[in-house]
Amino acid sequence: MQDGALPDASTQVKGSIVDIDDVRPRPTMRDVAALAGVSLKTVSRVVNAEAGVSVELESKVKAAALQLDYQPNLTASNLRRSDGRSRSIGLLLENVANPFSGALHRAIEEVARKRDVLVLAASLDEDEARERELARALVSRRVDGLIIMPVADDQSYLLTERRAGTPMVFIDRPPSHLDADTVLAGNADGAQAAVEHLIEHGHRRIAYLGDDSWISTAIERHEGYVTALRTAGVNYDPAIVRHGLRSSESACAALDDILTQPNRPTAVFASQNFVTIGACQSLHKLGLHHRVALVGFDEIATADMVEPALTLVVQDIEGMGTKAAELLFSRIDGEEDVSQRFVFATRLVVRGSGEIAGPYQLGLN
Amino acid sequence: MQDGALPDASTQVKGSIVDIDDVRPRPTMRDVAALAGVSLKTVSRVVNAEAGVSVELESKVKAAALQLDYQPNLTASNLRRSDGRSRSIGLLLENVANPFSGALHRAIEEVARKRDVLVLAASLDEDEARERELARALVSRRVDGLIIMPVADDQSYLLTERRAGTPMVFIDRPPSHLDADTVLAGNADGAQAAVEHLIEHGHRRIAYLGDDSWISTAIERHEGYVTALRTAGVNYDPAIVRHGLRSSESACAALDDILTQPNRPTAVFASQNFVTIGACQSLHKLGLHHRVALVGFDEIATADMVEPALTLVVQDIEGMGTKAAELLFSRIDGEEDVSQRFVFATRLVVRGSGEIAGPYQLGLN
DNA sequence: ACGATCTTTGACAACGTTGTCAGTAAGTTT
DNA sequence: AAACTTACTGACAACGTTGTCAAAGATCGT
Repeated sequence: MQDGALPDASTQVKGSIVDIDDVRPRPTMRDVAALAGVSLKTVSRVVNAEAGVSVELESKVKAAALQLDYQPNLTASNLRRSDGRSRSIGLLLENVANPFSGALHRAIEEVARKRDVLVLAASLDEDEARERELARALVSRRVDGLIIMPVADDQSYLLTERRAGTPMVFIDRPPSHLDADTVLAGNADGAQAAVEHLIEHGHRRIAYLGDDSWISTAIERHEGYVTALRTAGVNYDPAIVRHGLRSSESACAALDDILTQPNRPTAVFASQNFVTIGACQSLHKLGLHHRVALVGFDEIATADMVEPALTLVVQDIEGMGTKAAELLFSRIDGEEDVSQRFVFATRLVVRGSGEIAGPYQLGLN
Repeated sequence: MQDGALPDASTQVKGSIVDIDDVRPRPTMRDVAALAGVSLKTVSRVVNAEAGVSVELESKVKAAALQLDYQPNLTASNLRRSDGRSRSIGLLLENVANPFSGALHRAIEEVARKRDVLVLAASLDEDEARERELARALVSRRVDGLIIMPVADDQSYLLTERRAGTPMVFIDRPPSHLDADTVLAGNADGAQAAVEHLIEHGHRRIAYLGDDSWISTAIERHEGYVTALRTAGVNYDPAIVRHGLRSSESACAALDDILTQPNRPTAVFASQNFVTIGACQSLHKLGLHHRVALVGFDEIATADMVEPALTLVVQDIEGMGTKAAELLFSRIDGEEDVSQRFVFATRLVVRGSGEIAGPYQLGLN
């Protein structure tokens, strides 16, 4: 919603006056040392809980730090420390507002939290230039590692960084021209299972609604669709295959178009959550939601409440995020084994929309 | 989903060997200066696009930087610079995986992006201790500002930081014992409008399903509910009011309970997205989704596809996030006006579930 | 041709912290 | 009692960068 779309939607209220006059610079270790009457180094030792400080001085320093509300400057610490750890990692996602990205983010945050590491997250919006810019911005901030859901078809721009020893893990999509740990979902298998499920329920004319055709996950899911059709001896008809659907609106329009043509499909496979939503809207609009079967890829929070409830291929997002973070931290801890690739199996969750019978019923279901 | 829940769900594949032997430390300005045959300061000037460098030296430096793939160390820069800007801000949300938080995050990122500022986001999970820990962690990293969706009932722990000049903006919920810019939604008004809408459609026995009763937004929404009832002269019956619902499961169970009691309500107001989902599930389960009206607070992506489509009170999340970020950056830019409070109006989106007629039909609708 | 001004350049200190190392005081061994 | 160890403490340099300032060279006006 645009700011202008809701004129006067926000009411402004002035608050009380800020006491700017009392502005006081942040205390440093030097201030704490002076107040406690000890050296800088002793404060450093206490702050970092190093051994070899008498209880007497330790309590003096702690009292001084408390009195000044001293907060160590991790920026300076990071600069000086030999390990050079910033205790933050970078996370490049498709879009932090997307439920898939959000769930990944959360799983990664959970692992990072246990190690007092913060997460710098940013959205790439399928923009290659943005991927490079943001990777650079993160590297400039000397993050301890990167987890990237890549967009570009070439990650060689990270080579210098890789050589400098920055750990990096790729998630959801593999890197190109760069060797690094990778965590993926079994996209082809999941899509194949979905389409086979539809075929088992008597469908042979199954539409495919897909994301941009250059995205690796979209390619794999399309491959799964093709494999399932071929295995069942079903013809591939480009007339009921659409790529490049990036929003529920475009997916809805695409399916509207497909369903209003002659020889319409009896089932639909939607390769991504927004696309599934759009497809579902189209079916509802055309009143076909109880006649045309639908299986989608990616979980949807309200799948149960839709009429009919949505049969979906779900990914183990939490597992993937957790694994990616664990891989990253093991690298940060110095693990130097060859790079690894993990493929997480998907799961078909049967809820109704995918079990609408098609015209080619087999003996049993 | 737990890792253990899907045994053998991930397939591991070993990748090619990493060329660890070629590990090369990151080049510094010193390296660039040496290669270009100029002083450190000249490189600094070129990197920061400062005036007063001859084109000749400038191109030499640029060539050297390119050759080494030099990336400036923003950590060191930040430490030395007089303005002390880290070009990153901290964002404390309820849960980055929550759609509301995700949308806020995205709106804030969008504003930050234009200024080359990155966002450190973290989840509080309604945990007060976590709010303090994370605020401290962000402050330690010297973020340029904080945007906080607070949990604790006392933000005075930020007072020192506030005095040190760190800009901070509170969002969704106001701060306590601390004066700062705040961006809120009109929770009471929105809830009141929702309940009035139900009353207009002939309902007088309206259940309330709410979040934890100490959360300010939950309090305000409950107030709106109470106000609407009182204005219409309807009795408040604690038997059909539930607080502390934090998941769709608990909301579903709560409504199950309410609906299976004698004298059941003819309409339901759900104060939050998860609660709405749970309420909807309950209605579906009991087969009452066409008999009992439902209005929820917060938008739900698939509201259209639910049977019946969900009538919801929606917030201008993008507007709120954008405003919060703009406020923060104006403070970062030095704006020292008194602190401000913005209240964003909500909007009732009518889709069906809230228009199921109740027994007390008025003359017209 | 002279000083005055401007432009370009770099030496040096500093940001807030930690690593290194030397120094002191006390206790322990021979 | 001398030599040795141990425990504690702090002076100093360093991390990679930028702010300050002075020096050197070029340009200008008279």
